[in-house]
Amino acid sequence: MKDLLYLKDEQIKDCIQLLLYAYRETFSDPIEILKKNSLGAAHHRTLHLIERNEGISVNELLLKLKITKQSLNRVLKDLKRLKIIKQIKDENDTRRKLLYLDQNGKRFYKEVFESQKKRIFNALKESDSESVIRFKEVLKRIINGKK
Amino acid sequence: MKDLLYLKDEQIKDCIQLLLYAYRETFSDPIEILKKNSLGAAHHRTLHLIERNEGISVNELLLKLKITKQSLNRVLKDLKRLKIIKQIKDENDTRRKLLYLDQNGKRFYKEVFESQKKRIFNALKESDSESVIRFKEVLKRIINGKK
DNA sequence: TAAAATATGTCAACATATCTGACCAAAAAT
DNA sequence: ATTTTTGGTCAGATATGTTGACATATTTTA
Repeated sequence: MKDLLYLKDEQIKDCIQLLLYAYRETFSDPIEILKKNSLGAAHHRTLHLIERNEGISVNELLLKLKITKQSLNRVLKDLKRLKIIKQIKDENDTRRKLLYLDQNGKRFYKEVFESQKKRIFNALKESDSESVIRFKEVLKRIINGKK
Repeated sequence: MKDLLYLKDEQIKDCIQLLLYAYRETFSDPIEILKKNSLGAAHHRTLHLIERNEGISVNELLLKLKITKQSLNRVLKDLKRLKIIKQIKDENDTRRKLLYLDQNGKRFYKEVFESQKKRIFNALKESDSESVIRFKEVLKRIINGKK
């Protein structure tokens, strides 16, 4: 039987700490750009999800963000006011309003993304393809695994 | 020259999203345990760092947490009140007060850690040792890399 | 078709966690 | 003796989240 050193508590604490730092650094990079537009981390997370899932409905977005609709609504209101996103009625079910990037959205998202990209890009560049694949696999297992 | 598919924007956006979810899931697991003791995520991050760095000073902790001392102080006050941590003067420099887990600290930290452990443990268990090593390497590059 | 469920939006009050800025005291370094 | 460092505190502001109540339009279901 193997030693399974990498399953020891100290190793797991390491992972938790690395996740904390990696998340924080990655999501603190674009804070200044957001601030210039009086937006915050909540707007960023929402914008990110809309860009990655254009045409997503409010409800689907709520499930991904795991916040209340009241919180989300405040965020959406700001993003709509700034013409970063727009809502278009679903033709098949006009109760649903689907979310898309608006005229300023693509430009603004790009600016935000570029500020985050550098850090990830450099980290992946120094890793080989196999490492990146395994990195993403482990993250997915953490996300989808039951506690 | 290689294709370097894994350096394309879509792949990088994937990584950003995975980091967001992995962090959120990992740090949402112990929220209820914390809440029972009227503590929150801020106390958790602080507790985690003190457990991993017993004898750390307030200033060193501030650098790791990257918050203001006013914010940290409120957190430390709560943790001291609950006898989760204690502060002991540095004998060589009595301005510095070093942070340690107190009588309730080890028990409480363990409870919090166990609730986080399951998710990480299961994810690592399904991965091989090589994957875990590479996973941690990439995280470290993300953390230490310049943006 | 009438009733129930769904999707979205809004108001108000409150909780938490962060920030800025000002100020203070003890101890150490210069 | 003065300056710097370390830690603590007060007050007010901002960002993000919560609960609970309620409203409207639309779709589904009984």
